[in-house]
Amino acid sequence: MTRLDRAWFARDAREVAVDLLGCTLVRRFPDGSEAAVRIVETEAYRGTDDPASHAGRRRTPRNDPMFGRPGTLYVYFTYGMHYCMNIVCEPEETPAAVLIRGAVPVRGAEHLRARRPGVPDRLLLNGPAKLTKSLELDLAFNRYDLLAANGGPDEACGGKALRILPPDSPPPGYRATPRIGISAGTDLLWRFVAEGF
DNA sequence: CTTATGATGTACT
DNA sequence: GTACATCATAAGG
Repeated sequence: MTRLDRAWFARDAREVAVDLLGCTLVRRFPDGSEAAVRIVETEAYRGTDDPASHAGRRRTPRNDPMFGRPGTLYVYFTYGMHYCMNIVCEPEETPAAVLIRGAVPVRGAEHLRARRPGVPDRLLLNGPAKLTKSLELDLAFNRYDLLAANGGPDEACGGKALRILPPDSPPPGYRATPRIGISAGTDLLWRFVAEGF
């Protein structure tokens, strides 16, 4: 089965975005409980030739994580209240990342619900900021390394706070569309939605 | 199901 | 001042 190593994330963000569909994120919360979710929606962002990317112009303190090591996280705060999670791609110093836009619960859904009181299961992870809220991810995870034995900011409770696993079933089919919520680069079909589960 | 709108902080022109 | 890789809520069909 696929090895999700440094080289795997160092590829073109559009390829990684497609290959992330079906992968599982495993979150260990500060209290030791765990939840697993399957990624079903992603978007690719690149530094060059991408007017919608945070790194489309120049390097700044905010977008600097996009220039980091492949397999680390770029988490940003937006609209005054939301966090979004990206996985950095392409070689270090080449800005690119994949926004995780949607997922479905696989295990431990009760721990996700606990963070979103009153929200139906189907709405827990179907948006980039809903996903970070349900998984309790924020700026503490900016630059977090998914591949290192110890990711960085928050490794209490004797387990890795966030891990990623390859698909346990063969990669699903997908559909490509324009990205959501952008005003430039709408001609690029860099949003990928898993189909056929 | 759909569309419209306010909330709220930071980066950037 | 304006835009922003968004969401919850309210109102209409």
